[in-house]
Amino acid sequence: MDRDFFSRDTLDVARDLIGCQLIRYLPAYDAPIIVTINETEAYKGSDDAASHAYRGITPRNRPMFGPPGILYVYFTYGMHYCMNIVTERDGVAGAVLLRGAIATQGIELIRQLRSGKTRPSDKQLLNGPAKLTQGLAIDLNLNGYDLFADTSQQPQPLAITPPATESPPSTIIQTPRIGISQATDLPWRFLTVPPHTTR
DNA sequence: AGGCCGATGCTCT
DNA sequence: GAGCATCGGCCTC
Repeated sequence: MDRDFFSRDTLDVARDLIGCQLIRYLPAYDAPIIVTINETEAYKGSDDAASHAYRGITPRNRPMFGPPGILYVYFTYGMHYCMNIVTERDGVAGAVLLRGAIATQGIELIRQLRSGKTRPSDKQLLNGPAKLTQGLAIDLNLNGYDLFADTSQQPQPLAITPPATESPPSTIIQTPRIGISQATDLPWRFLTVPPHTTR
């Protein structure tokens, strides 16, 4: 995976990110956290009323106008972080919000970082954008981080890889985006179909 | 299973 | 000053 992957239409990137893996290295721990993305949303620019970039560049949304492959992390509701990967090309706004994932490796550490009172199921552990950043210990320190700047320097704080070849390709469905009040008709949310809903 | 609500502080008008 | 790309707890069905 390279910068060209993200230098495409935001909708295509959002769809193709499903199944990709995030690798998170934390200095205090030997083993990395690895999660598999299963839910994303596309956000564009002046043509997307739900996007932070809709009304042009501001101090907060500046990364969305930057080069593809960098992170756009923002703080919201006074307590949560959400992470995006920037798309399109330098100067054109676009980003994919990472909304959910399944723990693939390091689930003990993820549970520690989530540190809730309750013990969510594996499915509920990272099924939300703020849960994902909490489980991966991602905050504003990684805002603007370039996934492809120094790939020779290992380990990187955060890296992304294509879907594991042994994992069967899953069916991807498209729905309206969640938690927004503008452009609610656009089906720009992508997620994997649950195995099967049993009774 | 689903709806409501409070927490909590930044961002932009 | 209003509104948030949210979450978890508590309530009712």
